[in-house]
Amino acid sequence: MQDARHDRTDPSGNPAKPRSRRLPRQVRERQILDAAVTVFAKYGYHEAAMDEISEVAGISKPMIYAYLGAKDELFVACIRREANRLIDSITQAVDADLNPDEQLWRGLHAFFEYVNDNRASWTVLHRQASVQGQPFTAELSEWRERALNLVAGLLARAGGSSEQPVQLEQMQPFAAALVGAGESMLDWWIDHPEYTADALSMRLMNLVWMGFGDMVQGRRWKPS
Amino acid sequence: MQDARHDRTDPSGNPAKPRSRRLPRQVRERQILDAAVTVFAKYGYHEAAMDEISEVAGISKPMIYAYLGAKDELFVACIRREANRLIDSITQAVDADLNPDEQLWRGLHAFFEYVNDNRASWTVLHRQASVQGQPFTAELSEWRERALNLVAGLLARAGGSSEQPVQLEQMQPFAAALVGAGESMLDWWIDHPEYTADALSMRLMNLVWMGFGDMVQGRRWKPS
DNA sequence: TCCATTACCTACTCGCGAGTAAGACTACTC
DNA sequence: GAGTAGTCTTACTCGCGAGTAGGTAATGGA
Repeated sequence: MQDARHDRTDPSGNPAKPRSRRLPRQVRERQILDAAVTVFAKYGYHEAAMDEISEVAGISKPMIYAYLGAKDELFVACIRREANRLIDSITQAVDADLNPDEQLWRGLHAFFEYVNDNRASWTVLHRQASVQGQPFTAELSEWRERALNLVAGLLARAGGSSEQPVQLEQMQPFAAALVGAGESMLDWWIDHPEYTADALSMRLMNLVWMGFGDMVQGRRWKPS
Repeated sequence: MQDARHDRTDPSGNPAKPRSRRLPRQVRERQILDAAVTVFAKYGYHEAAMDEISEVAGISKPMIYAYLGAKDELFVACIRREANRLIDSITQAVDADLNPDEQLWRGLHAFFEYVNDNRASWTVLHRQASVQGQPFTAELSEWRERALNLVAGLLARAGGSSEQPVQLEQMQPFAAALVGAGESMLDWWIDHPEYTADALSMRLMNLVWMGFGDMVQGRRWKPS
């Protein structure tokens, strides 16, 4: 065998279609980011191999470096894009004219639906143990803070009245708890897919709005 | 300089105390596990270097392999030990003769206190993004399930009456949410250490027991 | 038809870190 | 004091994967 590198020819020996169709940079960057999100979600930052990302993206490794920089920069780009997508989804679902509890409910529901439809996206945002001292630590905690403030804002509006507004600051521990509760329920969901996004977000809404004490006595929260 | 290996002599040239005091296996294993928990907590599984663990443990690398096996086995040993410690702490804090809400409160409180006193232990258990396909995935999900069932049991006792017991199964999504809420609050705590374990666990108890709807109307849960 | 630009590739280097080979030292037993 | 079991070390190997050198080939404008 004179040349073992048959990657680009099919078994019949015909020249196969070259995978590179010479696409413009913008398109390639999207493909690379898509692939990176998939692979980072599958393995986590460190197990993810640049070679695999390039393979999934259908492009060679140096292109990634040329377009999006080193591994950590690529990861930051993923976080940035996916965080924006998720936060946009939730923001759009929350109509400021609605009742506060209804707003909270819509937000929760949008969150569960987004994650259901974008597992990889969510996994990248969530499953990255925020180990200290990584180059992307700043980006991760920034996105977390944005999410926290979004929820804290929802809660503040839900908890305060016009004459007695609630400090955003005070809502933060509750917002943290709520976000974490959502995250955990989502993890649990993966092993129990028989539940729907609707059912689970309703359960969470009941837990945080009515409280367990009310729930055991049969009182339930219902959307208006 | 005839021999550059001065590790074991102090600058004065006197023979320093050898760091190896020829300790029995059991003691060494504890030291190694302690060091491993510290280092794994600091960097996460993959960034943690066996060399650093051996250094922190004050023993050479081959000893780790001899006593506790390869890196993943060592990690599993850490998870196992720390999970048992945490679960024991909570279990002991919960007195089955108390009111159900009081039991829940004690459990939460014990959880927050344990984590406050054992940050590294908690970090190892929690911050390990449970990436699929790792050799220790099984161990991580087992510990998670144990924690979940512990909490679900608490909730089931809190929510059911003797004549109408609640299915443990049904409590699981709530238990997941509660555990996650606690975890998240703890993460948030790290950046806001001005709160006490008491104050935060009380807030969480209020959130899950009274619900946000009650809380905004000034109703509070209090320990009996 | 030449040139510049942009897209794209193969085939490397090189360091880091998991895991090991091979043996040294100590302590105890008989 | 010789054998044996257990403790402990130095100094390696070796593969994997991030990142790069040094190109080729298509496109589009003059």
